[in-house]
Amino acid sequence: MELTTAEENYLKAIYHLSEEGKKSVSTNDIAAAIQTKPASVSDMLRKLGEKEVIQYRKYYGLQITELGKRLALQTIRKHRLWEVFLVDKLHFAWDEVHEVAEQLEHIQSPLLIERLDAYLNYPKFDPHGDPIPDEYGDVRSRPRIALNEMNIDQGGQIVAVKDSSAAFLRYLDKVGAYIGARIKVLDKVEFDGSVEILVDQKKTLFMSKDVASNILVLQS
Amino acid sequence: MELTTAEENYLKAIYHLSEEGKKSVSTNDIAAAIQTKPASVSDMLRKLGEKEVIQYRKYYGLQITELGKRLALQTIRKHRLWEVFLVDKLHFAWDEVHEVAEQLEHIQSPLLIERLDAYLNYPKFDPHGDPIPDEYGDVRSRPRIALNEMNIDQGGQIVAVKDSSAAFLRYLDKVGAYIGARIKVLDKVEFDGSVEILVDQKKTLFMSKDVASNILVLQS
DNA sequence: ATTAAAAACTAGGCTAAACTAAATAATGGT
DNA sequence: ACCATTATTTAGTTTAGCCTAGTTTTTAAT
Ligand SMILES: [Mn+2]
Ligand SMILES: [Mn+2]
Ligand SMILES: [Mn+2]
Ligand SMILES: [Mn+2]
Repeated sequence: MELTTAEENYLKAIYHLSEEGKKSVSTNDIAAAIQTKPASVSDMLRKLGEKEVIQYRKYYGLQITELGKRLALQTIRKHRLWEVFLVDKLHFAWDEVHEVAEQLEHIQSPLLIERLDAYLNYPKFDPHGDPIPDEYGDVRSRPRIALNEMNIDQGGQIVAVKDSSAAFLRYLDKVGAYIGARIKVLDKVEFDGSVEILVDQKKTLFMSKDVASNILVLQS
Repeated sequence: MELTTAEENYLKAIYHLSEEGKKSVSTNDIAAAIQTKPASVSDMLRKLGEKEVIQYRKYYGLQITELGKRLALQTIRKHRLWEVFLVDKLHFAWDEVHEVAEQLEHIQSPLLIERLDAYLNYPKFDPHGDPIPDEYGDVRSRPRIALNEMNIDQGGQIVAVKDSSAAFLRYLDKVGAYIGARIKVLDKVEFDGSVEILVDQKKTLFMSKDVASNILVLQS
């Protein structure tokens, strides 16, 4: 089954929204996610329903099918492998890769992805800490907790970010938070939910709840 | 100025046809080159004329403009750099790269190409021996002669192939002709134009005029 | 239970890129 | 100079993907 670039982008968005725990994915959510109008989404949902990558009932929700999940994960796999390539090999900064990967993920060539994967040494995570599905769509996910939900004195390692926007990533670069950093929660402010953490046993950092909620930690 | 993928493909075909010495490029030639119908070509020529990448007069020929040449060379540059990447880094065979490069050449990211070029060590030629234009569209071309036009006892080095089809390239692999090989013309058959050559001072090869005409040699 | 607001969908229109069939222009041979 | 052939363009459709405006359905509040 063949998906167009637009269909792949929609399906990927639907998959991500589905994974976010929500009961069902709304037309408006999708429109917001891919910067399009709800009317266009309705159109596309009908088409995706016909292709059986989602199960769609007008006015009620939609559900991604097993087929849809598999295809979405293939696109996500490609996206993340390309991100690794851009950072590891071409020395892109982690905040520069998203738009390019958004294009590269649609290149059609199974051989290309197979070889790229090997060339990158079968990476398990992308530059933002997100897991790279294998060729069958299996994802090895680690138990992660948002930094703002940790308690004082708890420690761990930063393993991913929830927000991959350039603005957020550059902020993290600036303050010296990076994936792999060992951290410990020194203090939490009840009032606004902001936290103080110790990074690599050297440096202390204050961050707002908003920032902390976008940092994912593997507890130790 | 922004070109769509289709426009880039047309312009590239027009550029290549223009370079082939022909006085002017015909609608039918373009249609044949990109596997489409003449009616579709007429449509596109009007659009390309409006964008001033070609100069177009209905029923008479067309001529690529300086702007058009520059844009075409940019696409060609990307195509050939990606081919080098696929062969040098991902170990594609030289007959496997064309279709994938045909897609990759349309990825929009100046930074990506700049970095890719550096990563590949600023290659001057692609896997088929074709020169890679620099970022300003300048091409350093070598004087090349088709193998079938060489005389007995003349020698040189295979530097490129005219036909990059998988069938032709695999045939060359099979008989042991490759880019960089040192050759000498041992014999030419008047009747059918076929030639006998010595490869790397070791091996003799017979080939038809058709094959020889698609092999380009740097004479020494 | 009604009704106002929000969400979602339909209708109709636009553009890009392709096609087939029909019309028109250029050309080459007598 | 004419005519037949060939090349090219135009006209009219189609499909994908998007949009705005208007309609319908759901939902949430009274
Ligand atoms: Mn994309
Ligand atoms: Mn990522
Ligand atoms: Mn192409
Ligand atoms: Mn090539």
